[in-house]
Amino acid sequence: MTRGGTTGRRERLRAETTAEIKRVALELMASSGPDAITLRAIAREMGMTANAIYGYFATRDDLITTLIKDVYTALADAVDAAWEASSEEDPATRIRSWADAFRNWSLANPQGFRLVYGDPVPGYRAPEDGAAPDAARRVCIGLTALAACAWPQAEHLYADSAFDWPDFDPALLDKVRPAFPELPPAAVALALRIWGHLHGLVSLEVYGHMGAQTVSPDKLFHEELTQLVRALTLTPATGG
Amino acid sequence: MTRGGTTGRRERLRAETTAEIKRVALELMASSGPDAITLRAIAREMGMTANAIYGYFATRDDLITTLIKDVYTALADAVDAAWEASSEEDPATRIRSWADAFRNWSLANPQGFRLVYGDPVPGYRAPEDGAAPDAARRVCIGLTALAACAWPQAEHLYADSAFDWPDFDPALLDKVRPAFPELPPAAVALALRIWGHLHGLVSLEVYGHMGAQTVSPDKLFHEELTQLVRALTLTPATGG
DNA sequence: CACAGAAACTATACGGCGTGAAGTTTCTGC
DNA sequence: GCAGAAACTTCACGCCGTATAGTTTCTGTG
Repeated sequence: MTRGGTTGRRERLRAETTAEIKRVALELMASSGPDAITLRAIAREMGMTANAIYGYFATRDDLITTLIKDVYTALADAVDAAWEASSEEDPATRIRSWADAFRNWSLANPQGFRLVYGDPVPGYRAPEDGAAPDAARRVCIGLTALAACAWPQAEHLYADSAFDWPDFDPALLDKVRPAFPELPPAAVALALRIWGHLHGLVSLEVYGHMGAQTVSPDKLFHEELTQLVRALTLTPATGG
Repeated sequence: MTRGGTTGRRERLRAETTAEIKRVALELMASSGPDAITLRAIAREMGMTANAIYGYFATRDDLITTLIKDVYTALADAVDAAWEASSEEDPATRIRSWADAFRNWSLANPQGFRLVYGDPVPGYRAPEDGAAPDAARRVCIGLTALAACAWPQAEHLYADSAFDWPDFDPALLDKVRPAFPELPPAAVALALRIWGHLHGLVSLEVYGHMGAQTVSPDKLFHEELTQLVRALTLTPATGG
């Protein structure tokens, strides 16, 4: 008979080792950048041989994919939490919360941001459906929620929008439309544009293409959000 | 006596070899991605030994830096040309031209875009003052020119702007203020925000974080520009 | 012309990388 | 106690950047 306790021991050790590999990998990334994630370095840190890791991850890329999944999920948790915590009745503040959470997480985990959104590790190639489809979907839906909550007040700005459903990738719409059945194509376009703005500014900041340029990127991001809610004709949070 | 013709021969051969190294490197990048830029691969392609390249570039990173300089300069040429070719009297069209040139170049040279703005080659570390300070300066000034040409009409939108010169990196201001002495801090902030928008959207497109999401990124980018000139209260190009 | 010296290039080597194959130790369930 | 599985090590291969030393080829001068 296979007693649960006994079988569980191996499994527990295995889970612990798996967790340690990931932890050490993330530490290496945080301290020395994504380049430092090498099987040999991880093994060295753990007092093991590099090949031992193959018992836990089929290839190095599999390990990276798992890391991306973890990190991306943490990001999704952060923005989702900010969204949930904000008042449903104040779209402007809600958008600010989400965007601030996104930026704050990214600045707190710059290496994670690079891992998720950049070319992270030397020769890494993501799997066909993306490294972390679930987390990507969550962020995508969160983003659409921004557009959705602003839409009632902002719709009039896009009366002449020329977007139609065929303009978008069916895979994207499969994610978005079930969650927001009422939303028109123009709102999806708005969501993508907002995504471009936020990702763009944060990316410049994280990659230092701007960090070396602006002393107070905080102010700039805040200004961006102010202009965004103003452009969407939402009640500005500061205005009262 | 050192006759110019004879001395010139070696120099010419040297220049040709240098050019071939760069050409082969760019071909490798275009065909197999930035990862493929290795001294050994270049040498293989040229029927040489990898070490021979050290006669032309001190290190691999020096070669990469030179490539970035070349590619970045080509980008700067493209956007500058679009700017020069557009009418001085129509800010909206001018901004569109610049932005379109930026996007078109980036889509035509996605690997180049990654080389300039992403983590390009595995372990590459850019020199202290950036890989291509000259080209970066040109793009930066071109960008500020966008804000500058929109400023007369857009200034009223930023009357309550809280930006001041100390908010910006002195190095940035050294580039920008001599070229645009009249420009206030709020306009520089606007330029940086526009940069974030454009870079963000193009970056999402180039990296496929959106390529897999939008079937017609063209339309989306166009929409972005329309909203931008509208937000800046410039005469829309289509409106007449 | 010969010849010294510089320039261009090759050969060899080292350490690092991912990873495959084969061997060894340690644990587990009967 | 023992067969077998799981965990891990050893060795090997080919890739990488690059340092050192040696070899070839070109160049200007006598």
